[in-house]
Amino acid sequence: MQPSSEFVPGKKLPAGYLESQLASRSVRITRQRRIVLKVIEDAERHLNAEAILERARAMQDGASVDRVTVYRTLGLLKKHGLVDELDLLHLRGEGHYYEPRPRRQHLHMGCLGCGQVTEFESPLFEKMKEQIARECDFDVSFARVEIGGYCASCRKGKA
Amino acid sequence: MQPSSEFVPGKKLPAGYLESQLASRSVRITRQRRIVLKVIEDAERHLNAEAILERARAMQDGASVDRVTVYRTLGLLKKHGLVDELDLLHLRGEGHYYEPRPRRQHLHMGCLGCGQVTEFESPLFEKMKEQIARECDFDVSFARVEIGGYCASCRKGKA
DNA sequence: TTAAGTGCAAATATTTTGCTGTCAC
DNA sequence: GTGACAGCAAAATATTTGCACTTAA
Repeated sequence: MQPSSEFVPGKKLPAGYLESQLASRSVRITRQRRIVLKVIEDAERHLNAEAILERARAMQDGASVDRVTVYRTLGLLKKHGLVDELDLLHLRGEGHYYEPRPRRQHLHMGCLGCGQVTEFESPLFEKMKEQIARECDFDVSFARVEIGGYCASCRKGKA
Repeated sequence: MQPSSEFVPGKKLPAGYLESQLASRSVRITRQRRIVLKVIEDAERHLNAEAILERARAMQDGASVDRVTVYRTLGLLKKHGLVDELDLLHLRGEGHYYEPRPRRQHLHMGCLGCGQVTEFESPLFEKMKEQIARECDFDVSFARVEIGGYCASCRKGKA
């Protein structure tokens, strides 16, 4: 069984989710932030700051968006625990990639051959977190799993 | 049960392990590389490039070590799969932290309160990797787990 | 001997900060 | 109206590259 093709970060999010989350925390919603939030929610793959900036500028609801504003908005979302910052095994460079947090936790598999990142949800992952909480007396807020290896097509290509 | 205090990256490595691994792959061993490898093996906690450089220079077996040489040696080790590059949830900055790879795989827990990083080994983690290999037809080379949350002392401090 | 490695300087990539003018509420 | 925000420029941080000299095998 193949994993579910390419990751679709925002597919289960209600429209305007991030914006309403921020608004409910009395965070001011500016035109620029609205654009950046929408870009992150609508992303069909993990985006880094550069990609978010490009898409925000392409969107152009009338407002321009500066690179610094992207970083500051990402910082805001991180502070409120609304996005996860991922490294995806540095398969695509040294920067960070972002995805909205409130989804069910999942792990990322990065193929060292083709660079494709796919996702997987596992009940064992949940159990593992419970075990850690219990045995280590550690209050788990979030968990990231990044797995490196080779996908089926790359293995076949090599053989 | 508390986790095993601070992580001790090199404690189970035979002395000169990295050097012999590289030598067996016909990689040239220079004075500088020997120093850097020893620093990584002997580390009692995760080190970043800066910390490796400092320790290498403090060691001073007669040879000086340049920052660039540290990065190039780390690149070499990564290429040969002999170290893992970690981000430790960016709890201590944007850079990377390194640990020798050949040890049993484990996960990292970072406390969002005090920043301490501890380790944990879990059979569930091994099972999870097996499940992924089976269900996703993915050949797992390595896996990283980073968990954020609050350790017991920080929770008590807050209460 | 000589291909590979080192150090220095400079470049690149990514992210943060200071400051001034602007806008959401 | 005002405190928070945006944009620009510059700084800070982390890492890589070009090139002449040095060294391990």
